[in-house]
Amino acid sequence: MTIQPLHVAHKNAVNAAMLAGPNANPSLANMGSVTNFDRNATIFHEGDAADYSYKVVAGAIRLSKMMSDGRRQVAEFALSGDFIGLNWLDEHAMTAEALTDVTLIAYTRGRLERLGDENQAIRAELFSTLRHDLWAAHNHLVLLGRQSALERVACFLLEMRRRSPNTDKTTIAVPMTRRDIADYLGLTIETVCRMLTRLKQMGVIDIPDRHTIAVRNLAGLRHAAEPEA
Amino acid sequence: MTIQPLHVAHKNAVNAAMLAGPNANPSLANMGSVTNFDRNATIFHEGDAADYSYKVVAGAIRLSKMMSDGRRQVAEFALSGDFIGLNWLDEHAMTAEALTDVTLIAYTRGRLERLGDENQAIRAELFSTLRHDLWAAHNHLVLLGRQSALERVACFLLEMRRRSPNTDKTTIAVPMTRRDIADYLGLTIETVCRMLTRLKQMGVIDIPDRHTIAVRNLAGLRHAAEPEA
DNA sequence: CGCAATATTGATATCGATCAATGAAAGTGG
DNA sequence: CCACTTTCATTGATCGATATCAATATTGCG
Repeated sequence: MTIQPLHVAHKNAVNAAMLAGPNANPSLANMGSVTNFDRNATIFHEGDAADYSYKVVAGAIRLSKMMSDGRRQVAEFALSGDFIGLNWLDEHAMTAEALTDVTLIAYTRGRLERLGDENQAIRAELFSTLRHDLWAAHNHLVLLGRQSALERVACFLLEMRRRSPNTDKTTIAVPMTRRDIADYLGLTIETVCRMLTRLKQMGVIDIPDRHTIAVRNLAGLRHAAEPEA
Repeated sequence: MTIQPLHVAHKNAVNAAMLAGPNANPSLANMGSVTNFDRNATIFHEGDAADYSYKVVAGAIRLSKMMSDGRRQVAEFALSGDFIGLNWLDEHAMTAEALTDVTLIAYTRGRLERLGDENQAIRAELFSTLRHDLWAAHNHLVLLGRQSALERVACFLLEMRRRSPNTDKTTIAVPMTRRDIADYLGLTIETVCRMLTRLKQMGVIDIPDRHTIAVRNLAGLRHAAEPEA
């Protein structure tokens, strides 16, 4: 139905174990093939046959659904360590696009199902991933259904901060555009901008550049995210 | 933290197989204990240890999350055949309350995990349930993030219609209150009422009583739910 | 350098929330 | 079964948060 952008994938003959290092667990990490996608590439598209699932090794991915008239809802931003495309039914329920150049480990669906049947640890990892995704989706429902614009933006920043692998939690990397953030939060670009400006004027954050937020007052940010009863 | 209403559970010594009938599959349906809850009873509460999961045999259940200041988001209405409380992490992530008198089959978490490890069919059923819940949550995200009030209400009616076990699809049973619907759709009671009135004035539905909607023009309802691009 | 995409800020419009009043149904206790 | 109370639902009037429309500013890229 929709024209699909060209995939720019460089599938290497490198086994994923090479990335996992010598002390890796006997887990999923070393049983797929490494794949790279350029920034803006489509990894899979809503409606595609769900032949592959992926684990993100590096980079960031946008998972979204589109309505027939073009309205878009971003369900999730997948970062390093996250699984995507695991919630197959017959076809992928959403579109995955690379926000930055990304490195993934690709697993065929059949392989993953077999591994899950045979190995208790892997099975537990798959269950755990699905449960975590469900937990995240349910929190997202509360955000979209019941939180104000300022709360949504503050929550988003805290979520990005929490998920950041950096030990330095005073700056938050924001690889996505304002449009992506807006579509994640159920707002418009302009409202996202205004709320960021507001947080800045409140002395809670600084915005050194578009893709970086500096936290100046964490308690203030937390308060903006969920004012107590 | 919150005072929890008294549970009114009548756990019978009846094995679930008695409900499943003689031709039941060797599936989950016959491996738990039957439990009843009265209308308005709390089945489990957000934060409770996730010791049990349940399959709904009869009745309807509201699954919701509450913010500290009382704002509520309903994530799901569970109807006959649905699983609830499967997405444990350590504790239940939401509160389950009976909308009507309900009959459930209760499974201990440990039992369910063991069954899932031992039996491929049950394992597949558990995976399938989690994937379905995730699919539903993602559709719900689009609804909350990007749809208008009229679209939300129309979608809700179509969802209830789709899930209805009745062969007669001209009337839709709506066991929940307007407040429940509003909290599911991220709206206020008043807006839900107004949109129902609007659909009625459009000749799309009738409202014979609070808990019943008659569909007079299905195509019209579908159009209200998602106007084409 | 210059163009296109992205971000910010301002002015105004709109949808849905809030406030308010009434009506209808469902409990509850006599 | 009825009177009384409470909860739930509907409708109207008004308000306000966020969307929309519009104008610039900034960034990134060929």
